[in-house]
Parts: sequence; structure tokens; C-alpha cells
Amino acid sequence: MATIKDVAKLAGVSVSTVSRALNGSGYVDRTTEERVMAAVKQLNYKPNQIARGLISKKTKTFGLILPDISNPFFPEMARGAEDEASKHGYNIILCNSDWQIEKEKMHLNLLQQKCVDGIILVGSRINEQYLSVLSKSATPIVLLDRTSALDIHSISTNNVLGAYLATKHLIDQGYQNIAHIAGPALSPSAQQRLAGYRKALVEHHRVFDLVLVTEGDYRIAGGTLAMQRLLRLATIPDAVFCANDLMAIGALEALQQAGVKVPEEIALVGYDGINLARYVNPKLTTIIQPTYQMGIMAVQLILETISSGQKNFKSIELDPILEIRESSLRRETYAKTSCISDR
Amino acid sequence: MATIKDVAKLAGVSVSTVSRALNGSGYVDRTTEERVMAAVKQLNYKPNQIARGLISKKTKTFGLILPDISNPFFPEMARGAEDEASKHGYNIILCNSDWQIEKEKMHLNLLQQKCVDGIILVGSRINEQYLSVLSKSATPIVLLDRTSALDIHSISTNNVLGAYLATKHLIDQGYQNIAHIAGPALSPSAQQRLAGYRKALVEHHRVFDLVLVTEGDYRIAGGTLAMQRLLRLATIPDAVFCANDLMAIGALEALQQAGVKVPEEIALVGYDGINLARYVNPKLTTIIQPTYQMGIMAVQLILETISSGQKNFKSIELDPILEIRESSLRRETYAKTSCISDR
DNA sequence: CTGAAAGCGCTTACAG
DNA sequence: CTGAAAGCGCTTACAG
Repeated sequence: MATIKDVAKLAGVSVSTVSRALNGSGYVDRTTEERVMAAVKQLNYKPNQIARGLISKKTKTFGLILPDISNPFFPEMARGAEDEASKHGYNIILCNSDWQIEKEKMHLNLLQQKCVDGIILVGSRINEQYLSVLSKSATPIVLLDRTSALDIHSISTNNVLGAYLATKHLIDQGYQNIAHIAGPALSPSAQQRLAGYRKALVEHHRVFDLVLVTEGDYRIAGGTLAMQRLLRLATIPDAVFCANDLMAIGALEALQQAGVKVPEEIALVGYDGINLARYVNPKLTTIIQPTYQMGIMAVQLILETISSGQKNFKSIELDPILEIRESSLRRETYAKTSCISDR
Repeated sequence: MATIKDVAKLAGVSVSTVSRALNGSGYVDRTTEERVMAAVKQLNYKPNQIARGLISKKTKTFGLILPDISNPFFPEMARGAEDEASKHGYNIILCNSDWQIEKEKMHLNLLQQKCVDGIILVGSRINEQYLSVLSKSATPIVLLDRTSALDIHSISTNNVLGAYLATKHLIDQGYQNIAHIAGPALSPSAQQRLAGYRKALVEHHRVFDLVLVTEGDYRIAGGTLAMQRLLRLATIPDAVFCANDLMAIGALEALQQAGVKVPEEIALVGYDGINLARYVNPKLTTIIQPTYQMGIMAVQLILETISSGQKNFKSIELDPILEIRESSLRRETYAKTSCISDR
């Protein structure tokens, strides 16, 4: 690769002049500039961003740490972040943490050593104490799909509301015995969704019965197992709210294997709004999260922080929305509503 | 962030010594080393990789340019690449090209300016001429899911074989009138899959009839439209081989809307082996590509190139495999085989 | 308007 | 074993 020295030599000027011509900083004569540009073209010169970065302390790169890009919940988020970053001339370094705190920390360290201009931490499991250290570092950080009491940017969705809407929908449809397949007990989102489920039940004078709550792992396989457990109950539920779509799909598998009809015998509602949910049969009612938008907003937040220089921390909470599809409609309302929900 | 100077000052040695102690290069006294390490710890010093990179010309970062991370075909590949890269201390910069040549070129340029140590180009649409320029650059490059006549690494799957297997399977199942929903005419993989479809027909003394071939866009919506076209044919096919799973899922939608039973009235086979295909109803028979493995191999190829220093170009072609599921089984064989395919 | 110099944070010969 | 110096490829005051 040609360097700025080569260009300077070919154009017969100093490197300072080449630099000024290229960056439009400071004065440079018209004809000199043309000579420089001609040399740049001839040598196919591209400024080395590493060298630039060393001086400017800007790498034009963000880090994105998420649990697992092959989990269908995350690609949309990554795409949103990449689109917004790309629009502003930034690249994204993608890291998978597999929900492991140690991997998160390792990536966090590496990214800071690489001097990224900002880091987006998705669904972080890191504790508040470590987060507090992080938030004091020079690198702007935004938490995605997680909140914190600290002075740190965060973008999350109202999980309690989402779960409440899901459960209330099932109540409204007339289901009597609504079970819940919860996410991992340690996951904040799982706790919040459980709380929303409970809230809806209590508010509608239903009993909140722990027998009807069983824990899954946020994966398809866990949903299948959980559903099989529910099917062994003395009183089988007539509806199940699953804490995410993957588990709902797993539950659907279990029901199909057991020959139970959805939604005629058991209704199902998922959570997340992943694409998959739209294409299973019956189409899965779910709580849609604005994942793409969240990715965009995370980058915007970092960008703002960089340009303003000040750390005016924002805690943004978005509302998820209920998307009614086939898996949760009582037989009588099925025909007329399924067409509408198709749009 | 503390710099090497700060460490040197605190430890009462020169920066050279700190550097040597940290990198284990050259001699350094035991007690000196301890002093340095203590200072490193006290200041929580992390070497700036940008500065290191400027000297070593190594950024420990790869670029991954793929069409669209939110397309379910790519996350597995990205995960494979990231896992292997991470294992060797490398990070991955993720770029989306949306199948647009201009975006590919832009990202290629940016990545080279950022001095990445290697670039993985997935499903590139760039022409051979431009590729030839690229292949001469210092940055190791590997083509994924695309071949080239040039001296350049490539990892691809045998699309002709895959399509052949898919079509032959339908013939073996006794289907008579097998249509094909092809991918975009300009896409090499689409052309190869069409060729495989044709080969299987010809080999089994069937007529290759262009009326039965209709073009889609590799997306769900395109599959739906294509299927609707096929349903308007004077003689409706009894089986359809779709050039990818997304279009097959779209076709399935069209068939369900039209009240056509799959596979009883029309059989369906997809291509790619995306996760989604396993959870639609009926489960989609498909040609599975080793996407995760391809991501891993791409990184390994770059790693080899870096460590060996020589450009011993490899063209690796992997074989896809047929996964028989429910969507392509004749009614009579249905019952017994569906259980097996479930494993 | 232009060039020489200093410097970003590090590594790597080269003396000593 | 250790330090001073040069240098990676750039930018940015500072003279002129």
C-alpha cells in the first residue's frame, strides 16, 4: 500500500501539504491540490486509518456484544446497529458472549484495547458493580435490552407491559387456566415477564398459581420440555403464555407430538416477534419488540454522546406491541380475525 | 487510559523495558519484571492495540462482508467465523452488502483502510476483473459461497449436486410433474441449482420444460408469487423444488391460502437448511449446507495464509446433504418415514 | 500557501 | 539486562 510519503514525493510536496489537501484542513493552493489528487489517484492511495486513529483517538468503529448472533432475536438488532453506524461512516465489531459474563468481560477488554469509539452491550449479565467501573471509562457505552440504576445509557422494552398484554389477551379470549413457561430465573427479562403475567392475572381476579409456572431456557428444546411438563398436570391448562417465541415454538412441537390442537385445545402466545413466529402453523401470536429500531437507537445514542462530549445519560424504555395471530384465537372468533391479523 | 509511559514512570524503568516485560521479548530481570507488572496492575494498564497495529501491521481483526445478517441463512456462517476468529484472538467486523456491488466495494475499501488482517466475502456479486485486482492486494481474502477462476481462496458447496439430489428425491417419491422456483437469474448459485434440477430430470428421462420453471427473488414474498403463478398453469405440478428455503416457505404460504395440501397434493423441497425450515408445518424437506462449518473454514484459510506467508490458494467445495422431512413424502410412505426424519 | 518538527503509543534493533 | 533512538503512517500547531 502506498503511504502519504509516496504521494508527497510523487506530487513534489511535503506530507503536511498532502494531509491538508486530503482533509481539507488549512489552506492549500488550487494547483497544488490538483497535483496531490493526481498523485493520490495514480498510486491508488488510501489513508491508513490505524495511523489516523492513533492521533485522533477515533477508530470509527463500534463494538457490539450480544449473546448469540445465530439466535433469531439478535440479527435484526445487529442489522439496525450496522445500518445506522454505516450511515455515519462507522464499522461494527461483532462479539458473541453466549450469555457468559466472562466472555462479556473479555470482549469488553479487547474492544477497549482496540479503542473502539463506543460499545453496545446487549442483554448483559454483568453485575452493577462491574458496570459502574465500565461506565466511568472514556468509551461511551449503551446497554440494550437491559436496564441499570447507574449513570449509563440504556434502551430497553417494557417487559412487564408486554407480558401483561399477552396474558390479558388470553384472558380476554376467554381462556380459564393460563399457564406460563418462564425464562431462566436469573434473567431480568424473564423475571419481568413473569411479573407481567402475574399482574394481569391478579388484576383480573384470577389466582396466580405457581403450579402453572414452569421454567424454560429461552430455547426451543426448553419450551418442548416445559410444555410436556404442563401436559402432565392434573388439570391441563387451556392456554400458555411463553416468555419467548423460541420456547413457544418448542411448546408447539410438544403439542403437535401429543396430538393437541392449537389453539382449539390449548392456546399459545410467544414473546419477541421473531420472524420464525410468523411462519409456524398456526401462526404464533406474540409480543413484538422493536429490535431493528433498538439497534438504530443504540448507535444514535453513542453518536450523540460522542458529538456532544457530555454524558447526558438516557434511559429509554420502548413499548412492545401485541400481535394477534392464529395461535391464541378461540375457535368462534378464529375465522373473522385471522384474515385481519394477516395484514 | 494509562499509557506505557505511565507504567514506565511508576516502575522507574524505560518504556523499552516495559514493552519487553509485557511481550516477553528479550531479556528482563526478574525483579524488574515484577516491578513492571505491579505498575501495570496498579494503573490497570492495557496496551493500545492501535499503536501496536501501526508497527506490526496486524490489527487482529478480520472483515466479514455478507449480504444481510438478518437473512436467516447468514447468522450461522457469521457465528462460525466469529467463533474460530475469537479462538485465535481475532475480532470480526461485520458488514452488510445487500447483494449490492457498490456496497461490497465500499466495505472492501474501508476494511483495507482499517488494515484488517483478512477479509471474508460471502456471496459476492463482484466481477472477476475487480476480484483480480483484489486478489493481488496484500490482504488475504476468501470467497464464501462463490467460486472464481482466479487465484483466490474460495469455499463453496456443490449447488448442482444439491439441486440434483433434491429433484431426484422428488422423482424417487414418484412425483410426475416437478416444477422449479428458481433464484434470481443473475445469481450463480441460482444458475447452478437450475442446472442440477435439469440434470436430474434429463437423467431420469423426464422432459425439462421451461413452463415449469419460474423465477423468484430468494425471499419469502417471491416464493409466494412464484407459487401463485404455478397454480395458474393449465397442468398444475405435483411437486416443486424451490431454490431456497425462504421461497419454499413463501410457496407454502401460497398453497395454504389456496387450500392446497402439502405434501398430499403438492410436494415441496427447499434449499439451504435454515432453521426456520424445521419448524414450518409440514416440516420442509431441504438441502442442508454446512454454513457454520463454512464460516470456520474461511477463518482457518485466512489464518493459514497469514502464518504460512505464502498464497497457496485453495478452492474447497463441500457437499450439501438432503434432509428428508414431511413436505415431500408421498402419502403412502408418510407415516413410517416421518418418524425417522424427526431425529 | 507550504514545510519542518513534534507527537500519537507502541516496538525493535542497537549500544552499552 | 537496560535505555536512547528511530520509526510505524499519519495530523497538527508553528514558523516562514
